[in-house]
Amino acid sequence: MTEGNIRQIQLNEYQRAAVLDDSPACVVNANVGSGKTTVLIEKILYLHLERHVPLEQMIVLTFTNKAADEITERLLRREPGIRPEQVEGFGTFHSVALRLLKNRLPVENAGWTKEFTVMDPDEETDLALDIIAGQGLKVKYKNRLKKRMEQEYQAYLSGKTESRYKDDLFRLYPLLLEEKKRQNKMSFADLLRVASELLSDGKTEEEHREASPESGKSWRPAWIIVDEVQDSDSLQLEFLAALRDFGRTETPGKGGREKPGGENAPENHTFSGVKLFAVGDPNQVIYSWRGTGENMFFRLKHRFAARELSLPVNYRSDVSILEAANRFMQFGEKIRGSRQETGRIVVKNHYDPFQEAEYLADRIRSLHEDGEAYSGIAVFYRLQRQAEVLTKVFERQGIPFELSVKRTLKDIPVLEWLLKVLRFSVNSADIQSAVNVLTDPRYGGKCTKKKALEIVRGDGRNKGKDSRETEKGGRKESGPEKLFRRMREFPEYFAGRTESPSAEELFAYFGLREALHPASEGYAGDEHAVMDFLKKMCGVCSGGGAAEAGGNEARQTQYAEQKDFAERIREFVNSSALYGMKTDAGEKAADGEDMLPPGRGSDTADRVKLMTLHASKGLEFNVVFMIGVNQGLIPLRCRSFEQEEEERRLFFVGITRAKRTLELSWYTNPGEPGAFGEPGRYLQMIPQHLMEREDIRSHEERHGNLRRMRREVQEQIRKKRDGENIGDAGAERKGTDTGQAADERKKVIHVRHKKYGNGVLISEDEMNVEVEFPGYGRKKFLKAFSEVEWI
DNA sequence: GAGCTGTTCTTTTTT
DNA sequence: AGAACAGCTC
Repeated sequence: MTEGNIRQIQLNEYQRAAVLDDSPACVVNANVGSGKTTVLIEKILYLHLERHVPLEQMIVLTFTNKAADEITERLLRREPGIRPEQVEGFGTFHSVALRLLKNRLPVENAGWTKEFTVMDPDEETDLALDIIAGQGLKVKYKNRLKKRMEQEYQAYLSGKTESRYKDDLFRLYPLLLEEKKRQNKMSFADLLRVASELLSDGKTEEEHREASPESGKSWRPAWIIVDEVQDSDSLQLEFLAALRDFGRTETPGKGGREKPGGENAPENHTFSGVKLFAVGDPNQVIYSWRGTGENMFFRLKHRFAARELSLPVNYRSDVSILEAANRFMQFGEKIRGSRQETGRIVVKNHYDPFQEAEYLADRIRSLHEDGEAYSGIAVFYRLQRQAEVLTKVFERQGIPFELSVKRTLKDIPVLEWLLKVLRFSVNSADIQSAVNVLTDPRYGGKCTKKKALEIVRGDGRNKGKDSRETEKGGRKESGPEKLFRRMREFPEYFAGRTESPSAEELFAYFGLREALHPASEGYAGDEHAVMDFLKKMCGVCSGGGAAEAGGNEARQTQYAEQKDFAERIREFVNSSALYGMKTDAGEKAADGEDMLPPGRGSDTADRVKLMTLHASKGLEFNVVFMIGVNQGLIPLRCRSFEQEEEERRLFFVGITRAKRTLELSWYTNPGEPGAFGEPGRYLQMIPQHLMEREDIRSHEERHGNLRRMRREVQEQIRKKRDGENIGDAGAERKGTDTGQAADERKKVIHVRHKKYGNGVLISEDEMNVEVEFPGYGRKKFLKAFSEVEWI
């Protein structure tokens, strides 16, 4: 039976070993394209169907929402009968931690109440700035505070006493924490940290249940399953450890807990602990600059004394691509291929990004004419800004493309403001949001900070009583005061209502017409965006049949329980902080039409994908163009050995996205600061026999139009430059030229610079070039940055 | 707070 | 290299 099931889905021997493994802890070192997610899904199904481990007793953790969605989707495809409440333990680290804190853990013991909300990182940064100002702390690089707070948090937690900049940052952390407790909200990091702390506070599950009676039935996991472990950080590792060890303080001889589900009791009762199964690829660590220290894959293996298995067989790419990729592997066995086809690896040299974009447009068009779908083609680059030339040229040439940049609620100011209105409405301790709502320069009361604080504090003094009286007689209530009162009374006003009010009712309740300033220029658009948002929100938060609003049914049905409206809004606000409300609608969507979780359709559109190398992780394409493989760009100029290693893994990730065709290119004239006009070192690391090299000369001879194009571009540049320095150039150039020729009669090297025009090379070493320009004199350039071009 | 000198970073991005 | 900031002086 077991064998039969496994064969049915055609696992190879390695995959099967991973699925069947029953060690207390196991890490699977999964090569690129080796069916990592398939193994994960089959493992879950195997445990569920064959070993009778209830899904409710599995915690399945991913790093991103995208991965979480993929797992639930694939699981549902295999087993359509699975109900959302069975997969409550499935999700990102943060969303699972949030669920535990809300439903299972005595969060009161840590200083919050069950009604806490989740902060987004910008909100936390703003709060930190308030505290710095209020307490007179000395903190450096305030404009980079968000980055600093995240990067140095690990160091702070690990007990270091002072920040690397020797400022008050480490004094800020505890003050910030106190303020967050006061305002009853948690940052992303808090979710993991507090959950871990509460899980390992030495109390048993029963004691937790007593402290928090609503926690309901037993939820202690039998299995913890983790995807992409290599991407996790120290906090996540601690969370895993805390989850696994939770409740271990129970006396072993106690005869075990009652097993929910009687005959469905797991077979593994001989082993008292929780089992851990994690998959990942140490060769694909590309986010360590975010503060992940050592390679987490091995740290996890060591920490849990895990058995290591591997998945060496790649099912994605043709042999030549894999042979090249093997040169960039840093850990583990070589990738083994599964196909016979020899794909193409082409290396091209282009004059500059513009010329290349023109070439790519032509090339992509002809690929499409030969039957390749646009969606099977991708262009990868190192820096976001490199996409600009591509989008311009592709637009003009009519190549359908999709730029992978995520839009969030924050891109629409009125919705960002509205979310703060909701935040305070469902969490009356959240003073920060209330003040922000009242002081926004565009919406609401447009109060000064002082005035806003008065309103917010004033309310605290005369709780309830006063405000209601003002409504009837006495002093007339001001706009901001009314808005504030409406927010504060929100939970009370909607108390006991389980059905969602209509968007119109909410709009009227908050007095949004007035708050959005109907006389303002953008009012119509703002109102539209707000109504659209409220409609979608009410749809998600309504009592029954919640799953309409598109995307993420499993996530949304959690609102279907009997909870009152305010509580559902709180959940909505929290999940929007964690899950984001991205639109993946690329170019347009300014009208808010595409707000809220991705609708179907845009994924399936036949368009070429343009993205950074980082964004390409986890994806695959028939044809991959990796552009700008220049020294100093790919790899990017590195300061440390670790950084260099990571650039190499990034290149590895990029080339292994290609199934059949991989084309790498470098520019003679990269036009990016820091990039040299020479091929990136990685091109030399690929075995020569795998590559078809085409340099610019042979290429241009075959395509006269590109040659013409290039000449046109150069012409444009020259004209522009000549227009800038009329007069002096001509007369002086001659004199300097002859003088120079006398000094170095053997060879005069002419160069050209964007700003200074033509000049003569004086000297050159590894790092610098010195050039004499007529009319400007001698200039020195660092090779890494100069835009000097040899002519 | 203008003006100086010295220092640090420049990129990638998820929750 | 050049931007952006920190910290100093007057």
